[in-house]
Amino acid sequence: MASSRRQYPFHLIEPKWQKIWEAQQTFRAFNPGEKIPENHPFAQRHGADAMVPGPVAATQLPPKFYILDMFPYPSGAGLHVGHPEGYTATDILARYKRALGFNVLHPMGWDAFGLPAEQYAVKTGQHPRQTTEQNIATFKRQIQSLGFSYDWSRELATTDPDYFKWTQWIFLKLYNSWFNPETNKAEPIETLVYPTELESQSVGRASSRADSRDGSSVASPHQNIESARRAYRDSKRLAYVSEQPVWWCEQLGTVLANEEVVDGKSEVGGFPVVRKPMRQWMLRITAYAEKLLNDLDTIDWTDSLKEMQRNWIGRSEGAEVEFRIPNSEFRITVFTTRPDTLFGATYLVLSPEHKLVDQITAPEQRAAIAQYKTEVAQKSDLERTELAKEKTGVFTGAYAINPVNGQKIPIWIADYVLASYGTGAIMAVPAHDTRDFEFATKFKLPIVQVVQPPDLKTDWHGFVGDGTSVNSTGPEISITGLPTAEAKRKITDWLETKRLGKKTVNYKLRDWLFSRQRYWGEPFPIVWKKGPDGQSYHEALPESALPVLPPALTDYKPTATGEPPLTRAKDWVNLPDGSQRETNTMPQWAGSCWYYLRYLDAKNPTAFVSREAEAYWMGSPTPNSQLPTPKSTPGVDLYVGGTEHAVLHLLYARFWHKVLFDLGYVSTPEPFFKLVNQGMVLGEDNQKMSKSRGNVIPVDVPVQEVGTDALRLFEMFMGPLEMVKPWSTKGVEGVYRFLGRVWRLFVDEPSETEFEQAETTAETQRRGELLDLIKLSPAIKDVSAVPAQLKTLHACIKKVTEDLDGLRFNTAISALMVFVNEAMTWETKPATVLRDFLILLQPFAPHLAEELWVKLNLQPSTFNLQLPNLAYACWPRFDPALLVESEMEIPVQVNGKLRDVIKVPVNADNAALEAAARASEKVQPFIAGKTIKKVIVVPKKLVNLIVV
RNA sequence: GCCGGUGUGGCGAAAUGGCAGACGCACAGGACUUAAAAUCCUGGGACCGUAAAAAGUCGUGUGGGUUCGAGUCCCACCACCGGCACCA
Repeated sequence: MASSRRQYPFHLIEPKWQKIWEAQQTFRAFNPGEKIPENHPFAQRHGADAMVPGPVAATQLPPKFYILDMFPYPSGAGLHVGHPEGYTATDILARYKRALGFNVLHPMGWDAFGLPAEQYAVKTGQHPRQTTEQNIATFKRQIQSLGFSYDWSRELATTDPDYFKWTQWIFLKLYNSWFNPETNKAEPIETLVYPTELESQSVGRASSRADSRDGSSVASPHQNIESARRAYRDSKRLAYVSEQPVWWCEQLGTVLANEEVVDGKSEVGGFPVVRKPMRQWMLRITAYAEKLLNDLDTIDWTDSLKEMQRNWIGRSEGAEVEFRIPNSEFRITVFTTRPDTLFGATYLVLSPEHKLVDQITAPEQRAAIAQYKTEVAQKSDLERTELAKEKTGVFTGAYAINPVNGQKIPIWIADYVLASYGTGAIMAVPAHDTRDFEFATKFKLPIVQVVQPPDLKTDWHGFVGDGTSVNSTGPEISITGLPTAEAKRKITDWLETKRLGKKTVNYKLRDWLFSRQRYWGEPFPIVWKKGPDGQSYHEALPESALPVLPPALTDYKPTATGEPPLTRAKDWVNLPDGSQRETNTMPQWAGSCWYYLRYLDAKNPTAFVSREAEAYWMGSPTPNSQLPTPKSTPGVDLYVGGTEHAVLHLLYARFWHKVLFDLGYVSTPEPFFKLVNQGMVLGEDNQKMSKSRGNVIPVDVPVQEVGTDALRLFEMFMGPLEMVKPWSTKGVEGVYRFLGRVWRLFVDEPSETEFEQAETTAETQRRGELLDLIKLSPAIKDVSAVPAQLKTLHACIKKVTEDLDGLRFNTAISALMVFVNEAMTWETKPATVLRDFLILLQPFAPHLAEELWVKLNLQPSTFNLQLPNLAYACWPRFDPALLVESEMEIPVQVNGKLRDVIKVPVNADNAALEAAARASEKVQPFIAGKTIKKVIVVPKKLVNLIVV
């Protein structure tokens, strides 16, 4: 490949245009309030409105279009050809929308905190910042070599103190807020209403402050009530501290969130993890479960993605039911989604960790219970799931009373009941629950049918569907004969009136474990103090203390006891006033939760984003829009990234956005209006690209060999964006050849030969100028196009426009190919037709298109096209009138089988179509001597003759 | 097990219920060339035919169905990919 002759001088064209774009700041997106330079192509395109002498107002700007990529983690390995797939798609769209007249925001940045740089630091002592900066430089060079139209003036890195200052600031907002169930939104913690016993006007703030300096002083009643108030307040914050068992990974030296643990191993590296109780920061995402679920209906995401989020949130409606224990004060509350099966509850099961287990266990069962609990505790979750095939459990010796029929039923413990879901206890209905059925079968517990399947032939044993209640009559309540839905309603109502239970909604979603025992993350803007009662408590730093920078360290390892590495920085941790800094750091997700907002106003020193910028870029379309199709949407108009972020990043970011919305900092309840997942690019061997398989193709390879435009084109030509598809070196060469054809369509071959000869002798420095030697093909003339040429062009405009609107890049490219194949055969090529073609080509192959655009415009002729910058040239509109044919080809079927294709005038009516079809020679043999029973004529489409 | 997606030539793929395979790759033949590469032209689902054609039959994972007509809609199943997984 490398040895063969170049299809066209992309090696000179591509760097040339990248330099021009950079110098001209071609892709700068202008904010309201900015002054737009008069000579900027954006000002030229948008004319008087945007060329006001002073700062431009939002209403003077065209409608916005915000098109966003998921920003990458800059790894040391650099980019392979899979990375730019999504970036290419968004760039094509960005360029297309720019051509349509939108003010396009298309930014890029770096999700730069993260484990690899820290692990490297542990090994080598090199500061993660240094590693990170090197990696960013590599990534940036590679991404820039692809010619994407990013506005680099908005570049950001989550590791930049000017950025994470605001990550910490948002954390403070979470910390200083609570979720008010009355208003159903987050509010400042000051609006929190305390329970009456904690209401106290007499507690002087000043005095309690003063007292708290002296940790040894005896707590006064004032102080007691103040710390009780504090405890209450802290228990309501959206960011709170909790001592709880977390996943500890020895090798990574950190805790992991539930979602970072896969199959009992760390998602990163696949190391073993164990449960360990630790003090952690949590974010109260569960308060937003309902909104996160419901608002999915308001956004344009794929069904599968929404479904994944729904499953993750895991809403289930049911009832809590209280079971009495005879001769005891204790009550056991269970959660069930099938209250209608209460009559079939033949035993209860508590999770081994349930707090009542020890108190209710009968003396003779104590030893067995204790042993089972030990066994369970020793099992890792991996073992627990692996051994899930066989149910285990132990009888406690205690009994409970079924409230509907007064029956005494045994209480067991078993590890198939999870402590962390619902109430940690269930009523077992073995007849109608698979797990209970298995358990009951194994331990020979009674199985009672209470639901009749709709199909009488269905076996009721283990039937879990809806049906009709049977055997469900007690002394006070009967639901026998009721269909499931109604039975649920009736029994829940009855339980509520009897105060034995209530309707309840449960979620699988858990609060977000937000702290990590790592160095390379945002420090918390939190300090710990000791109260007069000797209890330590946390307090937020003031905004003026931001950013809180991580301290310098020489050793990045966590301490042996699992204390975070920041603990080693004693000077940093201990503050002059005796308080101590929080030593946990935030997880990598923190920075990516809001980066799309920072892009709107990336350099703002006084706010995370200005209100004006936020309103313009995230708000609804501006009213003065004069575009033919103003289709901006609230929020990010299009967000493209991989499925791997389907739940975590996308759920966390939505959560933060909703909090910011509730607190009045952003104007939309959802951040990302439309979201598309690009499919993975596999290696040529159809396997996932990985170093170990040796099938990784770095982007630099095709960029060197066929150029960026060909790479971009092939990324899109491989297949639909959302699909998984294999890379193909041969395929890249195919689109490269296509670009060569485009080149030859435009240029004069003798002048190119001259150029090539000059190039071999010219100094490297001067080679770029040699491009000017290449002249436009003499076949391109300033003549009006003939109808057939216009038809070819407009068919192409139509197809490319419609396909871009539908994100069907592959078929848009094939339409461009069809045009070129056709145009190659023209003896005379009208300049105006080729001009429009270049505008269509520009989003896909911008470097080549710009170069040819210049040649077309510099031609000393009467072309007079007067459009200096292709990137801002108006997108052509197709004229349907030009696509109309005078004749059409109509397939003729006999009994549904194709027998002929006839040509008829385009205005032929049904009768004419039928007549022409009957007259067809090829059709004759199939209808001769037969009766035509029926004739189906689809206007302008087809004729089908039915014979017998 | 549950949820979602995908199955079409040798390969990547395309087709508002109406000519299956656009466009491209690979391949074959031809032109240009001393030759090769590059380029340009032509061909192409399978089968059966034929000197070559034509005509014909079959064909979108499998089996049914709806329809004048199904890659497309419905039912059942199979395979692969992704997600979740004792969530009561």
